[in-house]
Amino acid sequence: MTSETRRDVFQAIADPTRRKIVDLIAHQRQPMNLKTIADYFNISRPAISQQIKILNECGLVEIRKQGRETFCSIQPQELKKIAEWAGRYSRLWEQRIDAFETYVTKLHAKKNKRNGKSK
Amino acid sequence: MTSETRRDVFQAIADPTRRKIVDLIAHQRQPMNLKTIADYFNISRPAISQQIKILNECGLVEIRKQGRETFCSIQPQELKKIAEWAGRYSRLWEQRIDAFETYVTKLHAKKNKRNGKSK
DNA sequence: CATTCGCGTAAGCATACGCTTACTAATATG
DNA sequence: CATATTAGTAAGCGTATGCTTACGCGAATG
Repeated sequence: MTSETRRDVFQAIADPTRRKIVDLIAHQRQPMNLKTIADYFNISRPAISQQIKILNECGLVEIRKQGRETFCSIQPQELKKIAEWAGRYSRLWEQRIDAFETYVTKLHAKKNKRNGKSK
Repeated sequence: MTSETRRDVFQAIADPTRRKIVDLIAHQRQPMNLKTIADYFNISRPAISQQIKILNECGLVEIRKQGRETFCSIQPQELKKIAEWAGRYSRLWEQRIDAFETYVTKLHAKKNKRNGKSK
């Protein structure tokens, strides 16, 4: 937790810049080199380089060195994990949108000695 | 960017604790009060309170005050946004998994004067 | 062979983050 | 009415984060 703070995918996409990088790369038909990517942003090239490194370590971006250039492309598998995590709950809850209303009403009705669940 | 750093949904789910809270709440049939939630974790109740506040501000968790208790339940709409963002690209790229291979090969083949795309 | 280009990384810095420990308020409970 | 329970918030602190500038290195270019 001190030196080896391996970021996970969810942390990776938390940063707006990194998400924009993903957006940008994902829309390309061909891999982009780092310079081209950096030109789309107002921040410095090293900053982009660092962000892409993180995205790569998390498995979101694939990197291929070609001569002096670094080509990046999207690796969609990890994005899938995110989609599955978020999609699971949103689907789960679509079926019981009104569960809250029901429960609160019921709770209010008995209101006296419930909560007998201790720990 | 100084005082009003409104977090977005992606930042909200970046923290493992917040994600566990979502996991926990989402699996309940009934809303949980804050104390009950906090008992599932090793960190202090105020810490949980703060995290839930963030989750609420981002629209991931719904809060209802009932007497002295605070009941929490999942609000799946924002999770849907995440699922859509991540799902879009993973689907998009499933169709061209091998686009990279193709491109790199082709690039290597011509290798001389490409990149004439400037900006 | 000198120069340019694309790149990675280190150092430094301001700020954000997540937690803790108080403290206070408001609601149940005896 | 005294006490316990549930909760929100402020203050403080160590660390993580994201950026900058500076530097060095290998690949293209003339």
